[in-house]
Amino acid sequence: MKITTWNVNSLTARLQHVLDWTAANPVDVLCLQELKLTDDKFPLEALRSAGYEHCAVFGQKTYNGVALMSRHPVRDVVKNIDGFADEHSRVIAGTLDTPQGELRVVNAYFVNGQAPGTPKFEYKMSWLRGLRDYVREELARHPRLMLLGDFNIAPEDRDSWDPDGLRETIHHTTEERDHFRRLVELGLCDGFRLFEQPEKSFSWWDYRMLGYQKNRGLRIDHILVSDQLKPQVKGCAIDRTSRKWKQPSDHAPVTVEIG
DNA sequence: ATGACGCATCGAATGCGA
Repeated sequence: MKITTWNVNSLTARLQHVLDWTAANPVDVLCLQELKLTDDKFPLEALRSAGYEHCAVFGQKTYNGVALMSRHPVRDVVKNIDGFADEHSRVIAGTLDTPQGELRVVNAYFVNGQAPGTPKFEYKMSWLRGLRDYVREELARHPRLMLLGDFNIAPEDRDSWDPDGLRETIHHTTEERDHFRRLVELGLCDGFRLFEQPEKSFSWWDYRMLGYQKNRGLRIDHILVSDQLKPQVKGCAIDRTSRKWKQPSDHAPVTVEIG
């Protein structure tokens, strides 16, 4: 089965792209971030017609918002981080029953953080601490787990188009990378790095200054799989095709295949 | 160059993203 994460930067603006992309790539589960809409505006019928009959949505007005869209039933849905009070809609988790057993999917839109030293960066740090505690508990309950979404962290130098010029700037700071590493140390691994990948593989490119055309991007959208799930991971790839379409999201979808 | 580009908000200029 295939599971995809995609920051769509407004589902309203990107609905046709989502429909076109899933028509060409009929993945089992699509995890979306940055819906930028309230639950009542979620285009349930259009996505049902596309085959995603089971949608769990956690939206809000204007900003943030996450959803699980699935061809198979999703149960035990949890919204946001238990024990971490948050005004933003950033996390949605659910359980899928697969032929191999149950699979817990935690879909997250990590805090951007603006710049080190700002209140938003402090919020990012405390949110990341809350997430770590939450994922630790989720892993204890659900050994077959994947944590995926827009992490807003480029974990290594090779995940940035300009690691030296951007050193210690947002997405590249030691603190953010430490948080990424500590998530991995809970018993997860970066699904993308389980396989050979092209050099300069990125998942986000700035709209400005011909960022995509120059491949000035970052790899900030990730799929972490639990150690128990790892032997079943058959592939993981970034698909840049939709980034070339008219009025694209600035993020590309990332897909993992579980066998 | 506190910029560029794109999206959302009610109606224009601003916040926010990364």
